[in-house]
Amino acid sequence: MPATLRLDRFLPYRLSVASNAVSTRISNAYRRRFGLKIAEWRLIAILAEHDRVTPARLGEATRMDKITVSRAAAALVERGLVAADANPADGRSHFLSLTGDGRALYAEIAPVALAVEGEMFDALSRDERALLDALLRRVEASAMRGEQE
Amino acid sequence: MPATLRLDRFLPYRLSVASNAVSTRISNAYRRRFGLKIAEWRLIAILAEHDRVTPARLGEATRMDKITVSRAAAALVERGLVAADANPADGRSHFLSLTGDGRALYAEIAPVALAVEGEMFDALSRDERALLDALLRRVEASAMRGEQE
DNA sequence: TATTGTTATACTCTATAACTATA
DNA sequence: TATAGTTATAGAGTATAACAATA
Repeated sequence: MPATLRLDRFLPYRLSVASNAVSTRISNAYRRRFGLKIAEWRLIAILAEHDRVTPARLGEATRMDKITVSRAAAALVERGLVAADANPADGRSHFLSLTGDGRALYAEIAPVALAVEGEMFDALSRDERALLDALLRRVEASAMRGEQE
Repeated sequence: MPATLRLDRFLPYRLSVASNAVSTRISNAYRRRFGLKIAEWRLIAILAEHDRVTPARLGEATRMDKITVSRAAAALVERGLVAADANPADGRSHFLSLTGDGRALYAEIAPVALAVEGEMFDALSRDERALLDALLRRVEASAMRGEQE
């Protein structure tokens, strides 16, 4: 690392700028085409992979806090894309699942998500994408480890 | 890229999660120790590198829009960290510079910024950091190219 | 007319705290 | 008492539009 500070070479800055550029584009695509916010899209993605998931587990899987999960889930239930079933083992919680409409919407979104990702990351080879994924996971783990400071 | 979508392997998701973890930690560090928001910190960093910069050029250098620059600059002027001089060549614009207090604060922040960056990215070797920097720049360029869609 | 910068406004995202209902 | 989830509120980030002053 440089001993002197230059914003242009400061990794937190580079990470933030790249992430904002990608997030802005993704969020425009989802909102315009499907009326979904990113938090809502993430819940749908997890529910398409694993059915009957509690809000707590959705929070772990999406790295979002319980407030964000609660609001996103309420919006999806309101739209009829997600249904809530009682959890017999714990009356405080419940299971969330995609409805038929939710599955149909997911079937529309998934190809769009992959296409948009493809456009944005097509400057990178398959190996470079895997490398970026691995580097980002290590940075994330390292940043979270010291988060309480 | 996988033909099927898995949130956990979706690069925009990985990028967002890593960036949020880093940004949260950095923003806590700056706010608690120096009372600065990230936008304000970025202006200080650029003004420490280049003196007498117009708001428009600050916006280019920090990748922030003119509204964000304007508000951050106003806050720094209010605190006496930044001074504005008339621009003889264009009365609509002005030059911003760090004051003595601004330079003194920068001298305190810079080592802290480098130390926090060091902690968060110490899981990566010097080469890996350079690689991450380069990959992020390419992703950014690629994401911005299609932003108008 | 076009451009630099400010102000007004609003929407999203995130975080803290208070609350409810169950355990 | 502790936990799962909701609601209330506010701070921060970002975007659009309207505006003032100057080119």
